[in-house]
Amino acid sequence: MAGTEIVELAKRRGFFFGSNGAYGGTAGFYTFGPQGAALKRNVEDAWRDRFTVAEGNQEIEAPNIMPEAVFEASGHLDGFDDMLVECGECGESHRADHLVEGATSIEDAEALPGSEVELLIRDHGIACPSCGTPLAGQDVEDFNLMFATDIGPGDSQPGYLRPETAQGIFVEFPRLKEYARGRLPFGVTQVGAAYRNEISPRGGLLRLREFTQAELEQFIHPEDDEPPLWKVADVEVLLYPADEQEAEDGDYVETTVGEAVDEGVVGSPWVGYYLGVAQEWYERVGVDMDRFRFRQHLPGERAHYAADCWDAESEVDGDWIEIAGFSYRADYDLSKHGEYGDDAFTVFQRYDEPKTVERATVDPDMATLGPEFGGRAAAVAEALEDLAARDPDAFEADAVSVEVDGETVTVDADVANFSVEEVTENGEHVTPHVVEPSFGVGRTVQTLLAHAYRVDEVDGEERSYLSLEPALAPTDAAVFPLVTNEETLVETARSVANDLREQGLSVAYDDSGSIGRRYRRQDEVGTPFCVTVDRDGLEGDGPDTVTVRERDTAAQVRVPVDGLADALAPLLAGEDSFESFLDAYETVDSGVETQ
RNA sequence: GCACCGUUGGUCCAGUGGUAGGACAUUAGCUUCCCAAGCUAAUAGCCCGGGUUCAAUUCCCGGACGGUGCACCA
Repeated sequence: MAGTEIVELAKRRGFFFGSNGAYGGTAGFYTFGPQGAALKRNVEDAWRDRFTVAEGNQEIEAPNIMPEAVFEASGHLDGFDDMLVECGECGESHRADHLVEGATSIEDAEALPGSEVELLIRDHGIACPSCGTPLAGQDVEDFNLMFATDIGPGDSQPGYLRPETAQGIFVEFPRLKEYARGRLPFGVTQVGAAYRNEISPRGGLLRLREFTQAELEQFIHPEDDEPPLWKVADVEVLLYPADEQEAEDGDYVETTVGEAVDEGVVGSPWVGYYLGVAQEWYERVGVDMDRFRFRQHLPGERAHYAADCWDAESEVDGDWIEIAGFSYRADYDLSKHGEYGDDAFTVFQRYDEPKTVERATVDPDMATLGPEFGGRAAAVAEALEDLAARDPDAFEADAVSVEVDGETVTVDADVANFSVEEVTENGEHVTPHVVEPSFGVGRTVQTLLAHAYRVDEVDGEERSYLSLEPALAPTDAAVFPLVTNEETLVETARSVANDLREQGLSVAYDDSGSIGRRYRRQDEVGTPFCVTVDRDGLEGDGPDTVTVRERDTAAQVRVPVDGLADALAPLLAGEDSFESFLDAYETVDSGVETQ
């Protein structure tokens, strides 16, 4: 199984491993070793290049801990709760809200308090689905997936570690829109850790309690803004829509982004646009596109905020794993924060031409309403305003009636001070909609390792190597003296390594063991180029040369030391391939066969 | 959270009621002008707690961690 080999390689070579081993380990937490941290950082940088810089977006960095109020508004305090009930007989745990929904006509049992759910379980005689024992009398326990903490000492306020980086962007929207000078559309990105106290972390990097997300929140005008779909219209994608998943003989849909949007397979052009951008990005960073698809969420699968959602999935070790989600979150988040928070989570959109509209208004005489209705006066005034907007004609009568707290209240029309005014509207306050491409960085790293892992034969010996894209590889180049019994070679190799480092390359130096062993070490961590200093390169009339060996083919060319970093730069950036080295330089016949 | 299985050098494994052995890797030296070669030496391990026992890495109980299944899962 490739999976176990990758896990073994990851531990042995320093990509990732379970954290806190000295204390028995902690489930759900992984540490990235030197290779893994470098690879992960390169993934993040590549993501930034594409989703922040190339899209003209802004990146922010918000705190990991946020106060309770944020998550009351976002819905995570309720929506992230699982109601569990444990069977007293067989010990099996079940989702209490799901059981209630199955046995009653209640559709959203999750919104009910636990005590009520306990009563419903008793009254409807709901039994354990596993063993049939009635569950009456069992406690319904809330399990919230958020890590709770206290902010400050003493009478501190409750806080939570963010379950997604997105909220850090949403809560700062009132300020972020200022930085965007109030113009839609604009996008804000964030790369950082998110935390979920998973019931059962599994599968290495796949489900962790602390993980890294790279998220883009694209804020758009709900009607007016169109994505630059033409940029990715021809990008070919493999889609797995919800209806195909539910069909008996469901199949993939091979299409282009443009067609998928035209035909409504992907409902939102914005989601379609980012599927296209993501497809190209994944391909560029080295995901095997034969093991990649976009799968639409089934209706019951969607998060509490998502109107439509597609996942990017990659096949790792025979399983499809979710590596990114593309949600159309509509105005859910901003509306919620607008409702719960103090600031304006809207953008003022100026009309092309100011509009003159007639607006019915009231200016209730509070000196009359106050004595008459006491504490309810304000509510009466508000009801009158609502009525004016809804049904101006009502004010033509001598008296108007409105409902306040379920009671009908009648006031003189005079008191309402009804009038119709002509007002000039220069624009309107719009709550933007949000399109959210959200990437799992660790899962992307895992995918890259799984898809880059190769086994072949070099010179009749089996070798394993990581065929990572040079731009993503943890190390740019390794430098060796061919042999160590000649001081000149060692010294030169050290100085070549230093020179390359000074010019910004990430370089490994190794003079231990045979040359073949050193090549294999680098192959195994995916270093794309090995630079070897040999006697042939230092002797002779011309300038000093070294050999440069390409990882996947083990092919070698002889390259002048002078300007080596510049020569390697386009290859490391992924802008050129080793082919051009083979053309430009003398090849070295090492007599090595790869297959 | 439940069930089953597992946990022995850095990695992968063998083994035992009297504190352990291999392979690979690593380090040092010799050798070596291009692909895990060879020779010599060195470093390094029984997941944690409790129990039974003269003695526990081994048996029992509990826990942690991992794998698989169930459940759950933006």
